[in-house]
Amino acid sequence: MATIKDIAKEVGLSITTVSRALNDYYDVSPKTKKRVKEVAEALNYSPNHIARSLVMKKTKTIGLLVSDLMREGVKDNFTFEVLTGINKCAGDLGYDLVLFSTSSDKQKEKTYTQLCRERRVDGVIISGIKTSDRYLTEVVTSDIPCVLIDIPVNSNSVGFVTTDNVLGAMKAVQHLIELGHTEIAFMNGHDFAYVSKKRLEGYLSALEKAGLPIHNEWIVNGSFLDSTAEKVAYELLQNNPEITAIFCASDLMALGVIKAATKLNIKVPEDLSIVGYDDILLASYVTPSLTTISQDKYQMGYQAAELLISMLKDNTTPHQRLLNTHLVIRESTSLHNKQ
Amino acid sequence: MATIKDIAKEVGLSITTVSRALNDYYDVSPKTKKRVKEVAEALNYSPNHIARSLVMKKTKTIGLLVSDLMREGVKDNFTFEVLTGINKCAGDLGYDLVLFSTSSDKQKEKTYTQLCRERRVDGVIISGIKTSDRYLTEVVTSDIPCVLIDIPVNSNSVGFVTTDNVLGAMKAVQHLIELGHTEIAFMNGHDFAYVSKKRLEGYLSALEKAGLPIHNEWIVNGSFLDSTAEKVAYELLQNNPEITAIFCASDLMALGVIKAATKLNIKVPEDLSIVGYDDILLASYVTPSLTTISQDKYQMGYQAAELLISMLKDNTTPHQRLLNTHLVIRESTSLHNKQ
DNA sequence: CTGAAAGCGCTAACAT
DNA sequence: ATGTTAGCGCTTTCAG
Repeated sequence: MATIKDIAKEVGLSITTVSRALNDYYDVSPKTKKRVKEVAEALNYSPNHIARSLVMKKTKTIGLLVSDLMREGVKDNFTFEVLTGINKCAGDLGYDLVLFSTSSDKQKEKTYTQLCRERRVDGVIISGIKTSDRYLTEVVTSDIPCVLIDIPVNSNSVGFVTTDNVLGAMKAVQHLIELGHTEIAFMNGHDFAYVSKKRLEGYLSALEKAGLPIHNEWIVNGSFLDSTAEKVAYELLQNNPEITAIFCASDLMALGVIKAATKLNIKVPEDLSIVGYDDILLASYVTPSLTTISQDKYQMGYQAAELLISMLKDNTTPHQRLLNTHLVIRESTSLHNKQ
Repeated sequence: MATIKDIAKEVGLSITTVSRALNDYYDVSPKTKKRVKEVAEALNYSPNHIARSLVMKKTKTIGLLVSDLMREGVKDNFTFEVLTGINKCAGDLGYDLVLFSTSSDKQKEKTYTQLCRERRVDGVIISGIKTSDRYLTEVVTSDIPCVLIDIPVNSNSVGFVTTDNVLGAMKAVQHLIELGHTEIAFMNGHDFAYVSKKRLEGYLSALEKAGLPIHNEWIVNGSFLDSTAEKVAYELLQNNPEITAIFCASDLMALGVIKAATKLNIKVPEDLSIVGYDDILLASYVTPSLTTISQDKYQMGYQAAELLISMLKDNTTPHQRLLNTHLVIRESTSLHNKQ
């Protein structure tokens, strides 16, 4: 494998000059540049990123830390779409993306900081961790540049991108209210998710604005899982037949709720309207297709990468980005059936 | 950031000894090892992978080259599941995974080989490229260790993992035949896919075995896209009402075929049985749910990584792995309705 | 068991 | 415009 040394020998110049020629420095004569580049080509030279990184102390690499790239994440390919966006932006801006797999067993032996420092990534993007995760506290205390997805931490070295979850939830509930629903339950995720808090806020605020009473028993947690949501919804619907609509904090849970409804012989949307959240791929394919709050996951990833890289270059810009959501009306909601 | 030099100074030993202590060499006294490790810990030392890679000429990193991690791939999260498997195995075996985004524009300026050599990956896994892709020829001629997903190239430096596509297709068609179908069409992918060739082989062979005639007009290409498949199927079904079953080379296309059938007022599975291929997430969620040939995508990724890493260590093992598929019977197939 | 010295491929002062 | 020198942090002969 040819190195700049080989090129230097070939053209009869010092390696310094070769290095500078290759990197288009201003103080190298065009002639030399041309010769050097020709020889480089002829020798089939590829620069050694490793060597460069070592001396420059920059790897042009960002890490992606996902709590569960593994199995479960496959269902809602939320993570995947985010990853796709990150990857694109990183590529556009000349950065490499390396995946950190945090298998739970490894999590114990290696700290977040160690992980990042060993691999010498310039910065990290973290997605899909709970607010209770031990990594989170580490992030804030470490000084590794970092962007979080959907967790609002803002310090000198860490920023975040998220969507307006309060507004998103409000849109969902308001849609139901406009359809004439007044008995609206809420299937939330879990207490360790920032988005859950915000979506609850939106749910409550929408009801309040409409002058609707709040039933605390109608606010339940489905852990963001379809199976859990199904179980919880089954109970909820069985005990509270007056409910005519449910807003779910994720599409996956909405799917679970539909299953529960089906089992109870409750028709969606005739007897029960359901709004999901996320607009995952499944949402448009299932029957009935899901009315939902759509977030642009690809864009979240793209923005996260862009934010991180901008932080790497110049740490003065604001460290947060807020994305919009929009309501997508499909088949799982309909006008309230006054009997 | 502490280096072994700092440790050396602290413990009053040479950096050589420190390096060997840290790496558990046999010729360092247990006492020294202990002291060194303690100091390392105290100094919050993290080894510099970059520096190590430079001298060892091994990065312990594998690259993943996907033709389209981008947008389209989101629908069938085939790639994602493969990625998940690769990531897990790489993690298990102490390798990092870096993503190569081959945006089509970049594809022109950088060759496959350059890409790999610059980043100094030890090996590469390539997924989702067509047999016509220019990368493919490069792979074979380059000597970079490489494992292909679903493309059978076998040389000293390249291997592959795939499933038994002939057998898979046969299982699908035989299932239809057992249900009493005799007029069975085939929606294939495109001519540049290895799997398409194999699945066609299986389709033909199953018909032949059953003594069923082959209609060449009933073998069509849907480009692995639901939209294309829908269009093509619409024509096919309209012009050949005698068809009672269609085997599709991918679930996504099966979805398209169902749409076409619905538009033509053909009921699935009552009037038309459909078998897909892949068993993507959607398959079990759509209505009617898809009977399909399931391949373990996670496992394909895992095996690919394992194969690659084994090739890196010891190039004597066979360079290919064949995985099984199995038939999953759901709602899109039923007994042929003899009228 | 430990250390001195060389070097991986590259960049960056600081000359010239 | 080009060359000299030093060094990034680590491993690895080769000598004690």
